Amino acid sequence: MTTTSTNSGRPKNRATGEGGARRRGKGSAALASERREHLVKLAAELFAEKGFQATTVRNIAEEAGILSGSLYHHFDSKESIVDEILAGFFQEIMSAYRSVIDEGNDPRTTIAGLVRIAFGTLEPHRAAITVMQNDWNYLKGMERFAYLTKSEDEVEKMWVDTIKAGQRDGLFRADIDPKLTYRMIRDTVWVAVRWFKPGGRLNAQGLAEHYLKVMFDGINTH
Amino acid sequence: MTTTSTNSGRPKNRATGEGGARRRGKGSAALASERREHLVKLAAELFAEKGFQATTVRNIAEEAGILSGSLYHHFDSKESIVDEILAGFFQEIMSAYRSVIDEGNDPRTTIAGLVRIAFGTLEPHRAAITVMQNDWNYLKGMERFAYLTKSEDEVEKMWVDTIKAGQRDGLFRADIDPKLTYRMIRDTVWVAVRWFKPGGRLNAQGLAEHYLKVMFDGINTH
DNA sequence: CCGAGTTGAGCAAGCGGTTGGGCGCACACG
DNA sequence: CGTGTGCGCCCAACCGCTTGCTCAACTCGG
Repeated sequence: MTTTSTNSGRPKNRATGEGGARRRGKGSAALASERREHLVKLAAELFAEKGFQATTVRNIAEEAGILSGSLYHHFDSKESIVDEILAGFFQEIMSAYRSVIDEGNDPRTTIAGLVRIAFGTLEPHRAAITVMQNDWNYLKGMERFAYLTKSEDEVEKMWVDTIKAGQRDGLFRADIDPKLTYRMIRDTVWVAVRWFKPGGRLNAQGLAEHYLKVMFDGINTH
Repeated sequence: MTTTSTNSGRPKNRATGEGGARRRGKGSAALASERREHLVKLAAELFAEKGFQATTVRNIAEEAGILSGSLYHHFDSKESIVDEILAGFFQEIMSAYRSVIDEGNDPRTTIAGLVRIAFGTLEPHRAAITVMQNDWNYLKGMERFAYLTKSEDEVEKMWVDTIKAGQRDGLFRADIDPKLTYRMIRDTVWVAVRWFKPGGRLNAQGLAEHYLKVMFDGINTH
């Protein structure tokens, strides 16, 4: 007879309940503990491999050679780990996008630049992109990750405006839908993360050039 | 003390276990099958919405207005439900692909036909495609779903062979990578399931035509 | 009265998260 | 120089809860 431990009328105040001042002075992050970053990387690999929800804190801990309880000396929840992963990725890519736009080249050059940047993140941010793809629906439903949708909208605006400008300048066909075209490009780039292997036949930049070729001129002979 | 019945080396084959004679005879087969199919559809919607792993058997049962235990009168596991969903989808699309190829048209027409078929499945098989996309990594790791990878390989061969034939005939550019191009097309089509809304501005066939335009001739003006 | 279909209680396992304590290293202090 | 002590890091056990799945007993139309 094992301890069945059936609910003994204990109040169910769990974590985060009262006193939001749990982990005071997260400012110690300034130290940016190496250990912490290492754990984030391990977690990212697992999230990418099995999905965020399917990865348990015990998985992460085991990968790091510690027990799950120890993880909570570094993070206050599983969510905050994935938050760190995604926030870093978004920050980097949006800043890169902006600098391409700010160069003020013609729309075709700008689009090419954006595509190259996107493919360029495939390798260094493989895990973040995979998480973003697989768990987007789940994550965007939480207030904590509202910034994901906001950033996504901002990015969409950059692309769509550039495509429209290209149409005005007569560089891009007028009979394509800018928003639709943006989505196709975006999805095609990110989805490559599923089969792209860094050591393979083609590197990320090779992928980008191949894609630009097809996207700009099609697969037909002319 | 209830019978603990912990697994005593018993094989876990239930329903579908011995003999595929699941729905043999019994005029009720049609009826039972209807109920079963209904449950599969409900489950498919949930899997698509929240992911396979994140959907619980209690979710499915609740959606059907029954209790989780009752589900096991129809299926022997959660896996067998998703199996039914994916197997049906693959069977249908591969048969459709084959008949297009068997028409023996020129490669350009054949590719266009394949693209139209793929987009055509977007609406009727929305849930299956979403599951395939989001949970592919998880599912392909199980022997039970080995046929997924096998079918995928067969499909890839159809597309790649057609693209190569088009290159030989001078219809498609020689400087594109057939395999890479196939993957681009495939990803672009399937990934549309994320934002495609049946009642929206563009139906699936409209999407297909838009994409064929871009894919064949690019977004540049000529 | 048969049996397909359902119920409701329940199991073992595992989940995310919490906690009190202990180890060992760095550094200040006498 | 020894030593005490604060602290980063971690362990082990545990909590309340959910998971996929099981099963004896019940319902009820044919």
